[in-house]
Amino acid sequence: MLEWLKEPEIHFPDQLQHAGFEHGVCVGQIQAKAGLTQSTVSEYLSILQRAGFIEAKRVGQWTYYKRNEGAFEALSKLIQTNL
Amino acid sequence: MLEWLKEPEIHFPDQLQHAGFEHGVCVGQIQAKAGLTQSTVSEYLSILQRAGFIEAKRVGQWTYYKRNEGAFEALSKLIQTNL
DNA sequence: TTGGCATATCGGGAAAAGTCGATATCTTTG
DNA sequence: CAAAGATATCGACTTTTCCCGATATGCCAA
Repeated sequence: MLEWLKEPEIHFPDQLQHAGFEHGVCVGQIQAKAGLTQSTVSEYLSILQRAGFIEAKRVGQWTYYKRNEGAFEALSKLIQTNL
Repeated sequence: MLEWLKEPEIHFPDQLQHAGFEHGVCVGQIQAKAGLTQSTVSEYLSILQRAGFIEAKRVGQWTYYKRNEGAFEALSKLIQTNL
């Protein structure tokens, strides 16, 4: 999922017709591609959010998730220096 | 354990009297400090080895483990570029 | 305000990981 | 080669993680 969110226009072409990618990709799109249930995907995304790897933006009835690139940079640096 | 192995002379002063740290730290030293059973520590170390994070060197009846810094560098870069 | 759609939360069952004791293997020493 | 010490492997049990269906919540449109 994290890799998918790196290039939304490539992995979620369906969403382009409805909304842009400014706020990220909505849960339904990710769920469809993941082939897991709605509840599983929702929970997974919320875990990634709490961990800081993605950010959520509620717009109407949809929740859009997008990557927080800073977190990946920080993790990379953490491994370099602390591990 | 990975952090301990970064500075063996600090975290495993006992071993200095018997052997150096050229080949790393032996299982018994790590086990004593970890407070887990011998079998658990041995299995854990072998997993880390298979994953490439540490290297094993058998010397007599002892097996010494030391960090493979390249693996950490590679992981850090992998997160930077692929994730 | 009610019905429908998108998402979130909850509780439970299945799968995986962690940990242990017992035992096997390997190595050195007598 | 037998005994003893260090490490590795095995089987079982416990804990954690994964994933689901059911249900709750939030939002929009009629």
